[in-house]
Formats: sequence, structure tokens, C-alpha cells
Amino acid sequence: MRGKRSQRATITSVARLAGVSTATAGRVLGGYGYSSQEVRARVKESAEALGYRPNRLARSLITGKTKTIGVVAGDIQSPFYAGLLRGIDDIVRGTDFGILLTNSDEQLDREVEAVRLLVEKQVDALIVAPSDLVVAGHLHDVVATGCPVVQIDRVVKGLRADAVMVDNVTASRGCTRELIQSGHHRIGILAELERWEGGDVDDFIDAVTGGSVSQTSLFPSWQRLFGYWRAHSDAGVPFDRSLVARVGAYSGDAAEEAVRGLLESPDRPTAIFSTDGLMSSAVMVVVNEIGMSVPDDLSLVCFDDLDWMTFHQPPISAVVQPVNEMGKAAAKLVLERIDGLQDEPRHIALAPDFIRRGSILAVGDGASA
Amino acid sequence: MRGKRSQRATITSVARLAGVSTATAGRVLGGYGYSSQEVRARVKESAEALGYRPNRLARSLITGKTKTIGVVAGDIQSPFYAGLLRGIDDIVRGTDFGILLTNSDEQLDREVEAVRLLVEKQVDALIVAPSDLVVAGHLHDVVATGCPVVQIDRVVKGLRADAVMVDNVTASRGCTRELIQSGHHRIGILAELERWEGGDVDDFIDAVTGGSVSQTSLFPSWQRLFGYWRAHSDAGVPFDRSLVARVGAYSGDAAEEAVRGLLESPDRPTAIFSTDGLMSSAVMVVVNEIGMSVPDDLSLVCFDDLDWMTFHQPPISAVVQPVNEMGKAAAKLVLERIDGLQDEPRHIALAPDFIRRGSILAVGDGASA
DNA sequence: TTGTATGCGTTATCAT
DNA sequence: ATGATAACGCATACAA
Repeated sequence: MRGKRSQRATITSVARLAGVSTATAGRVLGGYGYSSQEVRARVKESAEALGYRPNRLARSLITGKTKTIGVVAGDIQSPFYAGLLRGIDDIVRGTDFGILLTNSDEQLDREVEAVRLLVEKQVDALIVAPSDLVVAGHLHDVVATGCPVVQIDRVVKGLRADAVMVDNVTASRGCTRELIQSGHHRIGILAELERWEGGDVDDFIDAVTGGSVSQTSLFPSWQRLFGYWRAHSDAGVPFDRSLVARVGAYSGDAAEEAVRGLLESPDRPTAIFSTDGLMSSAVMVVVNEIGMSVPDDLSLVCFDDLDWMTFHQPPISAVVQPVNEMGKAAAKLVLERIDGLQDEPRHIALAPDFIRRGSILAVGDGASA
Repeated sequence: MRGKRSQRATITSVARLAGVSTATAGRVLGGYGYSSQEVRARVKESAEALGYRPNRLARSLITGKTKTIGVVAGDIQSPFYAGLLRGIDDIVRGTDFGILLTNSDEQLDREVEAVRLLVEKQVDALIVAPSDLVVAGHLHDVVATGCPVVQIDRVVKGLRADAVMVDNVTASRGCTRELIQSGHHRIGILAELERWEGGDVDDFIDAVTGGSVSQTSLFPSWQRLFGYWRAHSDAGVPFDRSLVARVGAYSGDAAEEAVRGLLESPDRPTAIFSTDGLMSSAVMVVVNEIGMSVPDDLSLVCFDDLDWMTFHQPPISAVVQPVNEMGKAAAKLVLERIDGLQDEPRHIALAPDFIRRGSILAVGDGASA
């Protein structure tokens, strides 16, 4: 029996009803000081009778802690971010932390706005998927105030903050090697490849070949291209620039267009490595459209294991990112930092799994199983 | 040039630097009172120099508004809730409202906990997908305090609060009719069908036949069963209880088991209506497992249009819920209520689309296109 | 137009 | 163990 009228009960009203001071009422309700059995009972009873709910705002104002974690996701609707969020929530649930969620659409200006809002709302920490790996003054500012920041999925150049990501290079290198070992020498790679401050794909390959590129502060799709390149280099298979389909935008239409370019070319690839869930759907659309069949006409390996890849005929080989674990790792890091952990920024790189399924056809002479 | 040291600037420090009172500084920084050009400039300059950021906590404590909307989702990771969230954010972005997100996993106790947290954090409104349509004291309590509540996807019996949902009955009735008109008279329905206070499927059908069931406060899967029943009734096709595959839990494994029961029965259905995305995947898994083919061996219609349904061979017919629009509608309602809109609770039912694709085979004699 | 004084609901620091 | 009282950072009524 509570809820009462419209006016919410405060510590003051509870104290009055219980016949104690607000200080005493605060101690028992907040559970932070001394109090006698008798008083404790009386206060709790009064609180119950009035339907008292603590006002965390007031508490936060004085403690300086809001018990709230700000999250800046790229696109909540994508399975990747949804999975991250789920992982974060799994860790946070049970604590009395809340998640303040914002969406950047991978655009810097929106991210800046989002961070500003979160900071003004006094979040205790920030989990962010940075939109720009070079210009990030807003994030440096947050770090400078002492508010813990955990980067997710990618890391800003020179930002002294924790990070949780996946080892894209190793994963891509591994699954490209699978294709090569199955006899494929012309493997198309379909990748977003936006925003690299060093220039375009050719510049990137030059930089990579010249050894002057740091793997760390690269967007995932560039890292995956890098892994693809290394697998070729490892196996002594020549790298053909024309097999790199750069989508250049994060849109299904653009991806389909890029796939058409790849598959309609005179010496088209015998396999495709699709570096992202959105890209993978695009591959399927175009493959159907052209009337090709996987793996007879085209072998396929995808980054991100979407549900349909399991029951597609044939099932599609995929790199599965541990999205929930990434979210959990980020949340744990955040909680540790809030608890005062003071060591150097940590970069945690989780290892994706590769699941080989029926979408890879062995071709040529010495094809291994 | 800001950020400064660890101490955050306050109105007081800005006022001191600008040589004005805190009230004056507050007026220009908060933009709510009179101030002269000259003072305004000086204060803003000081604020900039100190890297002043308003503390919304303090503001909220006094205004009584946090500019925060609490959201209780079922499972953030599902495309449905992710889509809702995206819609909500689309509306909220640009305003200085924040979204405080929690996850109930469709369990009442977790929902109660979540709501408690949100209320203590003083959210200005609540958007919630209720886990229980009958026992919801926590929601009644919130409504009683005057905090706007918008139910999403389903509506609690007797709760005086807005709601945004989809017209499940009409949609299911429509797509079941499509199957019937294509000559299917044995249509299996795969549905979660948990938690109906009236009992099990037989009781439900009895109640439906007897006209004693209210469509409103039913979980979506029951409403979809209802639409399926009505389509049969409309067409004079006998309703066969054995064609109702009740999954009873929200799990892929359970769904697959239910599909097997349907497809391995001696007089198995010629078509299946799958009432949910998770169920649809289960259908595909089992269909492949058994070696059947859609639509030759089995026609298929699904509630929820997942990405793979477009490029599956053949493409799968689907009911597409306007998830983003639902989220947007809920968020708009919330903002209106916060602005003081005081009329009766509104129930907004959006109409899903049906997209007929190649997964329906016309059978029997008078099959229509 | 500006400044003074109070209060929002808590926690924290002292006394007692 | 308890109570008076001062914060926290801001907004607001009112006086100047």
C-alpha cells in the first residue's frame, strides 16, 4: 500500500513521521551511518507508509557520482551495436548503474553533441565508438577531467583511454588464408573503407607495403583489408588492386553496386571476402540477381555471423565477433575505473572465431580440405 | 582551449571571474533572465575560459525535470527492440533529452527493478514493454505519481496510460487469408503463446469462440493466433487445434522442436504461418534439416521481415512491422505528455504491411494468383 | 538590469 | 547513537 498522492515523499517527511531528525532518517534510508534497531525500524516503517523513494539526483549532487554510464553507439539498430549494448547491460544489471544511450550514426558532429549531453548529465564514465580516429578533442577533454573513457571497436590516435576491440587483422588474415588454401587466388574483398587520413586504397597499400602504417588506429574495415593483404603476402599470392571493392559509404545500395563491379568484371574473382554484415547481405542480393550460386560459382566468407548464415543452403562461412563479450569487457573496465583503478590505459583485443561452413569450394590442383 | 584542470567550473566560479553575481551568471548561462549585452559577453567569455559546462543534475533538482526518458525494453539485442530504440532516438535527438535504457528480458521481477531504478533517477517519462499484462502494480504506481507512461507493443489491462502497438489481429488475419486463398486448408501456426491468464490454447480458443476474449490486453502472439483463427472462421475453413504449435518459451531450440512436431506429423500442414522472427529462423533450420523445400513442400509466411527474407531463394512472404515508426510514435507521445498534454490515454495501433513473395505456392483447384 | 537570499533532497561534518 | 547545520550547483522570488 503506497504510491499515495502526487507529492513524493522525501527524507524530511519520513523523518517527521518517524519523529527523528533528517540526518538520522538519511542514515537509515541511505544505509551509511549508525542507527539503533529501534529507530531503524521506525524510520523504515514510516518510509514504507509514505512510499518513500530516494531521489538519486540529490544524492548525486552531493556525492559527485551519478551511477550512470554514458554510451555513444554508432547505430543502435545494427546487430553489432545491439550486441554490445546487451553485453554492457548484462554486466550493469544488478548494480544500480544506469545506461544513458546515444547514437552518433558514426558522424563526428553528432558524437560531439552526444558527448556534451552525457557530460552535462554527469555520467560517471563513457563508452564510445569513436567516429573519427584523429580529431577527437571532445574525448581528450573528457579524459582530462578524469572521467573514465572506454573506446569500443576502434581506438583514437593518441587518446589515453582504455579500449576494447577485436583482432581484425588476425581474423581477416586467417579466413583469407582459408580461401587461399582452398585454391583461390583471385579473392575479391568487399569493404566499407571510409575515412583514412592517409588517402585512398592505393595510398594505403603503398603505406602497408612500405611498412609505414600502424594497425592500431585504423577503422575495422581497413584493418580487415590489411589482414587480407597479409594473407596474400604470406602465401606469395600476388595482390591485385582491382579485387578490392571499396564501398565508400555504409549503405546497402552502394555495397550492391560494388559487388556488381566485382562480379561483372571479365576476370572476376572465384571467391569473395565480405568484411561486414551489411556487405554480406549485398553479396547475396547480387549473387541471386546475376543467377550465380554459392559455392559453385563463387566461394564466400563473411565477417560477422548473421543468423541466416546457419541455415542458408549451403551454410555460409563466417568470422564471428564476440559482441556480447566486447560489451561485457567494456562495462567491466568501466566499473573498475570508477572503483578507482589507476593503472595505464588498457587495450583489450578479443579474438573472433572462424566457422568454416559449406560456402567454400576447393578449386585448382592441390586443394586442401 | 578549455578542459582546464580536474575541478569543473561552476556558475560560482564563472560569476567570480566575470565579476558579477551568481544570479546574473546563471541568467546568461541558463538563458532565462534579463542581462545586458556587456555583461552577457563578459560572462560568456569567462565561461569559455574556464570550460564551464552546466551541471544538469543541479538544474534538475530545482526544476523537477531531468530531461531524461526511461526505456524498459524486452531484449535490446532483438531486431524488434533495436528498431524501436532507433525510432525513439530519432525523435529525441536534437532535443536535450537523454534515454536511460534498461532491459527486462520480459521478466516481471527485472522489469520492476528497472522501473524502480528509473523512477529513482527521476526520469520525466517511461516507455515500457510490459512483461505482465495483469499484474503491474509498479506501473500503476508510476502513473499515479503523474509521470507519463507509454506502453509499447502490448497493453496492460486497466492501466490508464498511452500505448503504441501494431494491429496484430488484422495483420495475421490478412496474411492467413492469403494462404487460404491460395488453396491452403491445413496451415500450421508457430507461436510463442506464453502467459495467458485464461489458461492454455484450448481455453483460449474456447474463449474466442465464445466471444469472451478481449483483443486488447493480449500478448502479440496470442493476438496473432486470434487473427489466424478469424481468417479460418471468415473462410469457413475448419480450425484444427493440432495445427497450433505452441512454443511456450522464447528460445530457438524450443521453436525448432515445435516445428518438428508440426512437420513430422502424419497429416502435416501444407503451409506455416510463423508469428515471430525467432520462430521463422527455426522453421528454416528444420525445413533444411528434413530436406524439404519452400514453397514446393511447404508454403511459408512470416511475421517480421528479416533481411534474409529478401534474398532467400525464393524470397519469403512477410508481415513487416513499422518498428521505427512505433518508436517514433512512442517518443512523440512522451514529449507531448511532458509538455503537459492532458487528455485521455491514447492507444495508437499502427498497421503493418504484408509483402507477398515467392514462398507461397498455389495449391488445389480454385487457387487465385 | 542586477544582486540577495532561499530552496531543491540529499550526504557529510560536526557537535552532543 | 543522534541531531543541528552546512554543503552540492543551480534556479527563482523578490528587493534594489
